[in-house]
Amino acid sequence: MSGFTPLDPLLHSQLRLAVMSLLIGVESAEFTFIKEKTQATAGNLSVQLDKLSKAKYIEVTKAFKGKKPVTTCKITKVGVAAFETYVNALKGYIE
Amino acid sequence: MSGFTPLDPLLHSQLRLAVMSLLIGVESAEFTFIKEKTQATAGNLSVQLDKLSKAKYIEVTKAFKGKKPVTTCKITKVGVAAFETYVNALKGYIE
DNA sequence: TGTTTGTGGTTTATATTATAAACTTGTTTA
DNA sequence: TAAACAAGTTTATAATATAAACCACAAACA
Repeated sequence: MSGFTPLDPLLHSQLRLAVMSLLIGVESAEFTFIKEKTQATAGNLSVQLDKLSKAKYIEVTKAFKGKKPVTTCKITKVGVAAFETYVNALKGYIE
Repeated sequence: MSGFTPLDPLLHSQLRLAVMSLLIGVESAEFTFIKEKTQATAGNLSVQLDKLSKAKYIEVTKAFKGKKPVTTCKITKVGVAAFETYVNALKGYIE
């Protein structure tokens, strides 16, 4: 039906999509875990997490585990909704 | 299973994906038809068709219909295969 | 007690991309 | 014949993705 619904550019990015895909399945995840799973470089991941965070798609909290800094990410309700919308739009492209 | 399979950057683009999605369902399609269906500007479409063409994902032929130039596009076997691979990879992100 | 190695990131620079604006070529219409 | 139109292409710009370079701190040497 409806032609081609625009795809949320924030989600239509390989790394950000992988991050969201990962986060949607867990309570929360640490930076290093996400980095490993997505095979991203730290710099790239840092930038993309920032974008998702600024869009309120995820919540990022910084803390210390012993003496080591730990960055933890959690998908928000807004993020879940955006992801679902994106997936539905995408289905219009790939049947 | 398998982490996140890389997504063919040539297909991971809203407009090129829409074009491929369109072409996969028809024998062939004219430039103006694709333009209308995708709501793209002519310039953007021209550029993206060129990229798909250079990758041999589509075949572009120029002819005349009466006195008007007509550009016709047709997906190739390579294109169909790439599209299918892309869709499968994508499923790893959205399922 | 330096100094070097490792961890956990961030900032910055660069190369690529997507996109629209401006242009071209030819045709039809007023 | 000039103006508007059709069908694209070329070029300029803004946005993006990405990696390289960097920073702060801790632990392990020497």
